[in-house]
Amino acid sequence: MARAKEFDIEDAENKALSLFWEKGYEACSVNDLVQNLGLSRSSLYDTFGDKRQLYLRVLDKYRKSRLEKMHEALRKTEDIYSAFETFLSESYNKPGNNSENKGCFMVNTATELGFADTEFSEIVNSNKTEIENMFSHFIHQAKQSGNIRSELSDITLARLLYNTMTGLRVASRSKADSAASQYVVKATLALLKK
Amino acid sequence: MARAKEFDIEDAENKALSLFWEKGYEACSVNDLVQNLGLSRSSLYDTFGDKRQLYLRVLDKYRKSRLEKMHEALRKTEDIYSAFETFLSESYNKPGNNSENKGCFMVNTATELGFADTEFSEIVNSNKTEIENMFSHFIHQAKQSGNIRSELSDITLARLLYNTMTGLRVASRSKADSAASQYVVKATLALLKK
DNA sequence: ACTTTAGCGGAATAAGTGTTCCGTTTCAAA
DNA sequence: TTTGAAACGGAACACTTATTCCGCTAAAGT
Repeated sequence: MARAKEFDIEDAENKALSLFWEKGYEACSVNDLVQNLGLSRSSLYDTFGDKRQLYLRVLDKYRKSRLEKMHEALRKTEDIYSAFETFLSESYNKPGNNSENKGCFMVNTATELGFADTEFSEIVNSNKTEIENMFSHFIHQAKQSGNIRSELSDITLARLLYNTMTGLRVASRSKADSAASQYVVKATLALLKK
Repeated sequence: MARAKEFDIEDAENKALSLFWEKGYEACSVNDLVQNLGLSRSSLYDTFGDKRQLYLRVLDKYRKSRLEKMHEALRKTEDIYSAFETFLSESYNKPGNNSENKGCFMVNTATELGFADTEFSEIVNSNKTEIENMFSHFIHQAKQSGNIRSELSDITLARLLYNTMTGLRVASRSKADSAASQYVVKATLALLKK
């Protein structure tokens, strides 16, 4: 039919995600994108529509990837306690890991765009309930096999965990002391364990 | 000496705070400010320096006001349990309260500006430790008078509460279901109580 | 080989950005 | 009443913004 693209779409998406994640929506200009994705301005608009559509696209990609990873981890492990330990620990800067922690792209989207733009708030909220329900499901299973405290309902524990993760991700975005976050993780896990 | 200002500085600051809070730093233009603060462009620059300085100024105002309110509430009340109940409840959209909840200006600042700009990350983090230490102090007192659980250290409980509040404030920013947040608050308070 | 389709490079556009500058106006001190 | 200092209104500035458009190029189907 026609000429082949000179760039790899998925590669460009990943670079766009990385850039939006670092800078946020408003602070990331189309120029920034063009210079970093390895494609021309016209190709960007031809392929992705406009800046907003590109953002929505990579946000969805991020959402799916995150969700799938967590689901897999929960499905694979025998005790979900250790899976939650991983999730919580990944939510903040690890001590030895001096690399920049960009926080959570979904949290950043929630605070920047979730207030004025209902399309974004709907994405953020449906993601929230989806993850909470997933957590709840696995907590329910784990309660029966025995090592999860059962005074609190499945969904309440799930929401508690999700909310704790959100808090940690805000902290990591602004380079908070990771030792403090570590204590929060420890205490939250203690709360979870029977 | 000279001509008197035709606008009230504090009034202008409050309006600027409100605007930055709603829109964020990047999405709030100087035009937006001029049109809403009730002063001319030149007066804005004469009085506040530039956009960034104005933002820093109202952020500091917000910080101080928040801190003082919480400190006063903790000082006044006999059982700090109810004070924390108030703090947590104020962190999310109340069911009957259909007004727009703008979230937390400090949280929004953390996620938008705390990653790329160290001046902002320092403000956010010093605010964090200041509040955590304040919480810790009053938790220590309350433990002795008796109605706070004491397996977890003062500072850990303080950090847990702060982190929970942060999570709730992200959720409220994007209009999350307030019922879900309510359960998080209940569970957190139950954790706190002896 | 020619036509068709789509990708590309880059100029062009039109509006918006933060900031400065200047002439005028107000008002208190001299 | 004159002088000096600051506030104001609004034009001006230099630059960036997101988006569009067009002429050229590459490659597959006829």
